[in-house]
Amino acid sequence: MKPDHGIRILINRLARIDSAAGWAGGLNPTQRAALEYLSEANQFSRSPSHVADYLGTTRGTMSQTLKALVRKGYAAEHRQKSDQRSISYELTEAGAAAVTEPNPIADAIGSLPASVQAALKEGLLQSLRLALAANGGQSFGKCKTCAYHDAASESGFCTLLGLGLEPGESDKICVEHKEA
Amino acid sequence: MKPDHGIRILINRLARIDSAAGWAGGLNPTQRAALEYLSEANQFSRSPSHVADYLGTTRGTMSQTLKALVRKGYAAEHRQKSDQRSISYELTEAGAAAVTEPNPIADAIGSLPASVQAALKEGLLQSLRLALAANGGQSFGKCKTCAYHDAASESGFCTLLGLGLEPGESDKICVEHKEA
DNA sequence: GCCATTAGTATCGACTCGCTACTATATCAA
DNA sequence: TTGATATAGTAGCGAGTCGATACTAATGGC
Repeated sequence: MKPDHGIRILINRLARIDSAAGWAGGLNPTQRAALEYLSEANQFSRSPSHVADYLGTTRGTMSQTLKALVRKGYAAEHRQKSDQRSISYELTEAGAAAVTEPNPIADAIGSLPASVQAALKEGLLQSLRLALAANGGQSFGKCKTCAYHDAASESGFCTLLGLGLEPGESDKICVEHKEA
Repeated sequence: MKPDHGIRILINRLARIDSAAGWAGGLNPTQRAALEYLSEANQFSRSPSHVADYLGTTRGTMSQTLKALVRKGYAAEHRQKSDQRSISYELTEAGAAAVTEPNPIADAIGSLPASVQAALKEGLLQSLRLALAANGGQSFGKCKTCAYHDAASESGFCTLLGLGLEPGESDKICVEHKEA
């Protein structure tokens, strides 16, 4: 039987229309998506490999994209002490400002009834979970919903890495995330 | 206030993951999206301009993309008699086959409960309508839901163009569509 | 017949994309 | 300790999208 591509095509079309609006500030849509991920990810999850996994592209492409962001002043490289091979990118002030800019698609969605928004988000999340499971991908959830998260200490503690979290970091995305 | 980009980012991420799977058969994701549109649009709606409007890109880019599809044997050009400037593209057999191929994201969505799928589709459609209205874009609906559609005759009649429709065409997308 | 409009295209520079090949660091085992 | 192997990041290739601009050709109004 012919598969029903209807919803998939709707998602792609919305993303495409959003892309057309994503060229603001000298950025292109991919660079903007990477920037948005960096703003949501914790310090252990901001390497080229991680961003590539999250966005479904390759290390090579993402390496170039991140270097472009640095060149444009939206991000900065930061070599890790623990593993000299890996690099953690972080947003500059300009980068942090760019991700909060208004956006027509976000506005359109925001003006929908709350119940419709909730149903939409739930449907998208379930689709994403299934798609990632089929791909063998990671969940990329937030620390506070993670099985390794210990909320007892001051600003949270990661029992997997044996490290304390920075303030506010329990609300960030982590590559090691495992649903509690 | 900082806008909530959550749902927008989910949509983009799903589209991005889908894109990675969209390289099958020597096509790239954009070429596939154009092919999918051509398979759903009626004979008056398959020009470079129309596909560009539908997918939110420019005539120049879409012109190149459609020529690539012809070069690869998935589509064919067809000059209109009425207006010698415009071109209508149509799918070849290979093109028609390519749009029915299975797809991991479509499968994931298809395996969700019917109620979740319905809510998802409804939320996406409402978002799309608002986004298009904000952009001044067309609705691109199907003939059978159009104010100009007269279902009395054999296979439908377009009262705007004053033309009879081909069999099955009332289920196709039209640029001139106006919600009844 | 003139002129503004429209449809399609060619070309430019920047960039993504998958891919392959390479370097440097890290890890593990004999 | 010394390989052997895996991992992180990158450079470079060819194809092609993308916005932008500048063109040609056909159309339609006046």
